[in-house]
Amino acid sequence: MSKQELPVVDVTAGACCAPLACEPLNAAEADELAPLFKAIADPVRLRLLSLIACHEGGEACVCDLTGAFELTAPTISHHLKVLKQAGLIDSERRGTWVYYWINPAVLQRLSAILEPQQGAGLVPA
Amino acid sequence: MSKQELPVVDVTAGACCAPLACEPLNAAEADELAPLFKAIADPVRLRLLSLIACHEGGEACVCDLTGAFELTAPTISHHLKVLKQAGLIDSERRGTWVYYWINPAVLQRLSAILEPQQGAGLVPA
DNA sequence: CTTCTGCTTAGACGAACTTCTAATCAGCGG
DNA sequence: CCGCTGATTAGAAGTTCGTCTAAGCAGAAG
Repeated sequence: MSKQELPVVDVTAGACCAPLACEPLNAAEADELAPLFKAIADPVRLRLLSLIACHEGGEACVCDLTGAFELTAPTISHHLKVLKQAGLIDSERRGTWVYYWINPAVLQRLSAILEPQQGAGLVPA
Repeated sequence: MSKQELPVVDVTAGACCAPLACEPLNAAEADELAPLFKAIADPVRLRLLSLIACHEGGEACVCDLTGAFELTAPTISHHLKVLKQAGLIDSERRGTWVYYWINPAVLQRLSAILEPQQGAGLVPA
């Protein structure tokens, strides 16, 4: 990836602390979180995420994924790029094939934000 | 709301069961879930959700919300409509003002889907 | 080196989204 | 009834998004 055009999201930023006990989200936090949710807010990307997560070994080759959709390879590649730039997945080339795997920490963070549980999420309790 | 134009999401559908132990999401499930995530995948709507959830009494008047943004009232109204049609919030008019409150069940469902925990989410464990 | 396969990048196009202004509806008070 | 305030609807403008085709890069094999 020689040319970096899409914004790079710092996945680790703010990932440590349980977000917003119940001070409402400020604009900066919302601006940081929204792109993460946007990345999973697509049927194809949701399924890709699921396919990768559920694949044996916890990782999947692109060739394992394209067959599940009636979409062209470039389109799948595009969606994988979106997920990767959001920090939700990571990838590595091994010889001929490129493998993708989930970054559970980011998913966990998003999950915790939506959890209606004391001190841990968007909703009081 | 005399004219119903935007699609109505059946919030209760599939809300009972822990989603997809680890059979990957099928297309129909993904098509149903993606609009919910899309509804929260916006900085303004994330903050609206948070503001409503954290407001005393668990509900907020529109007039409590508009002040937090540098956006016009119709824009806020639009975002509230999106959240409402996704089933994330509900509302009621009481005299002059309209009050909004969170539907925690839907948020909980989304949270559970992202949870990397056995048998409950997108990610194995 | 050449060719083949796997995957990504580049660019284009139509659909969807966010925001605005202007207009409308709903309730309250003179 | 009339005007005022709170909130929504309608329609338009600009931007972003999802998908495609065509082209390019990376590794393996002849």
